[in-house]
Amino acid sequence: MSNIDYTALDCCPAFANLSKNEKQDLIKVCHKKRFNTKEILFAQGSCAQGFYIIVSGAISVYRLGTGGKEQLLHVLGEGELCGEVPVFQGGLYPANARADILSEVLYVPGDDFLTLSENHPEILLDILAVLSMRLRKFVDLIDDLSLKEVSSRLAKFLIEEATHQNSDSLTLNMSKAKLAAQLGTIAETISRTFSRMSKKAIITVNGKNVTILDKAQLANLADGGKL
Amino acid sequence: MSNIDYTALDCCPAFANLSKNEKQDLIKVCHKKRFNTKEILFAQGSCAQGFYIIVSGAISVYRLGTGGKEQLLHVLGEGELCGEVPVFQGGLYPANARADILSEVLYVPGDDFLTLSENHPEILLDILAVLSMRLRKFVDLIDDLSLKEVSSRLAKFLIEEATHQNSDSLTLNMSKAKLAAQLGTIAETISRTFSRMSKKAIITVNGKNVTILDKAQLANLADGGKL
DNA sequence: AGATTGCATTGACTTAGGTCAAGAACGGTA
DNA sequence: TACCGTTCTTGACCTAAGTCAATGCAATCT
Repeated sequence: MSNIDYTALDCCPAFANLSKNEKQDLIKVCHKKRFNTKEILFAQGSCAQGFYIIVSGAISVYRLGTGGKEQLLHVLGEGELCGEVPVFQGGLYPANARADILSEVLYVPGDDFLTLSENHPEILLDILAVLSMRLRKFVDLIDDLSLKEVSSRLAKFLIEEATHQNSDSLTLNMSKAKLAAQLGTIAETISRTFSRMSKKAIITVNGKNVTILDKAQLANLADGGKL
Repeated sequence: MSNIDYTALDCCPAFANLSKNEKQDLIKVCHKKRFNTKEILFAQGSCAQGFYIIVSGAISVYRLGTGGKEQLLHVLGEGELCGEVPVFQGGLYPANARADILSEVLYVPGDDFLTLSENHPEILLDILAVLSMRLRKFVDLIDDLSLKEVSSRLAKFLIEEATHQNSDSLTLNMSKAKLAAQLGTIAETISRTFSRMSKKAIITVNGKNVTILDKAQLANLADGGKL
C-alpha cells in the first residue's frame, strides 16, 4: 500500500517495542496524510475507519459547547496516537480533531491494525498503556473541573510546564485563549488570574514568558489554597 | 490458587469471548474477596498489584476535593472491572474505590493476568474495549462539567435513566447526594433543580420516583436549553 | 507611516451555583 | 407511638467566574 520508510515509526513511543519486522508490517498498511493549519481530521460523531499516528505537527482534540466554546481534551504531538478509541469500541469518534499547524500523520486503517495485532499481540499492551495514560489525565481534568478553581488549575499548569522546561521561568507555547480552553475556562479569566498572581508577587508575566517568583505559594495554590 | 467455579466469570461481559478453558485459566489466578459497605478497596496513589472483577454488589470510584467533596467517576456493578489502569500504566491507582454495599469481587494479580494474556491475547482486545468505553464516558463528563450547566446534566441523566428503565418514570437507585457527586455538584443544587423542573411541569418527583411529564422540554434542557 | 487583523487586558455587570443554617420528612428501631 | 439518625428541602447570602464591551497593543501588509 505504502512505501514509507519504517523508521517513520521511530518517533512513536507506543510502538517502540516493535521489532524492525513488525514496524515494517505496520508501516505497510499506513497511508501518509498531511493536514494544513486548522484543517479538520475528524468530527465528533463521524464514523471511524482507522486512527492516526502523528509524525510531525500538532493536533488539538476538543469538544464544542453552545456558543462555540471549546474544551480541549488533548494537544497531541509527534509520536502520539489520535482517534484510536473507536477502533476498539463504538466506531464513532468521541470528539473533534483539528491540526494546529501543518501536520504530517500516518493513517492506520482499523481493520488492518486489528489483523496485524493477531500476529503481534504485544502491540495491544502498548495501546493499553496509551489509553491508560489518557484515562489518568482525564481523571485529573475531571477532578480539576469539578473540585478545583481556575487559580488552582493555572498554578498546577505553570508548575508542570516549568518542571518540563526545567527552570523557574517558562514560555507559553500557545495563546491564552487556548490555555483557557485547556483549563476549562475563558481567556478573560486567565488574564485576570495572571494579573492577580502578579500583584501578589507569585509570578511575573511578560508576553508569553512567565517567571515563577514564589514557588511555595504557587504550589499552595495548586493544592487548593486561596489566591 | 483458587478453586472458584469458572462460571463466576459469566457475569463479566469483558471476558464473554473467552472459551471455557480460557476462563478456567483466568479463574485459577483469581482470589475471591468480600468488602463490606463503605469498606475501601483502594486509595488514590496507593500501589497496585492487580485489579478487581466485581461479582456482586456496587463499587464507587471517586476523587476527593478539599472539604471532603467527592466527584464520582463511576459506580461499577456486577461484571465490571475496577482498578485496571495501573496494571497497564503507572502502577498507582488514579482514584479511590469504596464498596457501596456488601460486594463480592475477584482480585486478579496483574502479573498473572499479563502472563495469561500472552497465551490468550484476544483478552487484551476486550480490555481495550472496556478502557475505550471509559474514555468515552469521561469525555462526556468533561464536556458536561466544562460546557453544560447542572440542569442540563440532570436532564440528560433523567432521560438516560428513563430509557434504561424503559418507561416515562424512573426510580433513583441512589441518594440525591450521590447523584449530585456524580453530576459534579452538591445535594442542595440537585434539590433546587428538581423543584424548578417540577414547577415548570417538566417532571414530578415523589421520593425516589421521578415521572417525566414533558419529554420534549427535558430533551431541550439536556441539549443546553435554559431552565 | 497608516491601516488591518488578531490577541490581550480591563472594567462593569450578571448569574449559576456553592455555603451555611434551620427545619421537614422519612425510615428504622425500641 | 415516640425517638432517633439520616436524608431532603428551603431560605438568605456570597463569591467565582462568565458575558459584554471598550481599549490597548503588537505584528504584518499596503
